[in-house]
Amino acid sequence: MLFSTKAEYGVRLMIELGRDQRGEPLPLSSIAEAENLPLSYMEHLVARLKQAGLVDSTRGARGGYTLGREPSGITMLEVVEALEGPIVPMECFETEPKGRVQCSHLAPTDGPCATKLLWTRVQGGVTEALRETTLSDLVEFASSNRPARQPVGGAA
Amino acid sequence: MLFSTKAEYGVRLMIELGRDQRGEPLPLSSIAEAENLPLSYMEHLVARLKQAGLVDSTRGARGGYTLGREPSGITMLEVVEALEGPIVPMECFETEPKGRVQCSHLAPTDGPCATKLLWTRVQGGVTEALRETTLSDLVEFASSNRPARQPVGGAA
DNA sequence: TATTACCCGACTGATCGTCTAGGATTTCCC
DNA sequence: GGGAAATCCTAGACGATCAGTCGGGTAATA
Repeated sequence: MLFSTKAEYGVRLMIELGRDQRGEPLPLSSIAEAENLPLSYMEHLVARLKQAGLVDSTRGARGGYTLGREPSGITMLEVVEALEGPIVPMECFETEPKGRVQCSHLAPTDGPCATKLLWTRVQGGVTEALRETTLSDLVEFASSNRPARQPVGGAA
Repeated sequence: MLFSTKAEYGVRLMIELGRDQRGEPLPLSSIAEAENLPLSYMEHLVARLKQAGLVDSTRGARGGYTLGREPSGITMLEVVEALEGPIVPMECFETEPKGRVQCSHLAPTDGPCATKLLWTRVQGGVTEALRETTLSDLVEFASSNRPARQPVGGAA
């Protein structure tokens, strides 16, 4: 399993927010109910999304969450990294500024590490796929089949 | 962490086998020593590689392991899948024969699942990177810096 | 027959993922 | 002002997996 349910639930949460066209904060309980996910677990996830600036919150009655930005400006790379932490394929893999291929269990004099070449390619494949997919892509895909929350007096 | 050390150690093991040009079985103990990895743990990993047909074993004195095929014909996708199991990005992600985008927690009538669209792209990115990299690529990379085991009376 | 090396299963400590419990705080509405 | 609705925050329970160990096999060679 590359990712845990943190990513799955969190992305679902973001999609649900993106589908909401009402312009008012959407309470987490209504998202949890719609997606049939445990509310108290979602609270942890949405906290990470908020810390990353991907959602805004308004407290109190009639409060809830809204997207922090336009869906088209939110990449899945940001979302998944906010939920799961930085995407590194392997324990010993440290992202170095200069993109050097160097492994943490070898001494610097030992030269480049062959496996790190592989993990670098894997990381590239994942991050590219995540970066190319925006929230609006997924919202569009989801809404093409199931009705979204309508602005006010939405049609049944 | 996308992968565990099973993949890291196992790939290192395969590279070590690929670098061996002597034509004789290479005992696991000598790989473990060269890579500074726990021998008894490696035994579990090499068992998986053998089961996948990626290595052959010869028992007894002067025994050891050899590659099951030419390094250029071994992709890292095979190696990593043999070690880690099938590459699925998410719990609910089931590879379906027709590549349908269907999620396991939705009823079939619920229509396509938006997150599965994302995970499909991620899976594609990973498997592509792994499939494009062959063992010979890594062996070549490793040997370009550090000397490999030579056929017989190899130069110092 | 002694040594080498592969083979196999059980076991353990540590970490992580998933989820719950309980309470504190903020805000709206009457 | 008071109650209800909601976010926020901390502390865990619980199981699964990971990383590694250990002890005892089996096969082949010298």
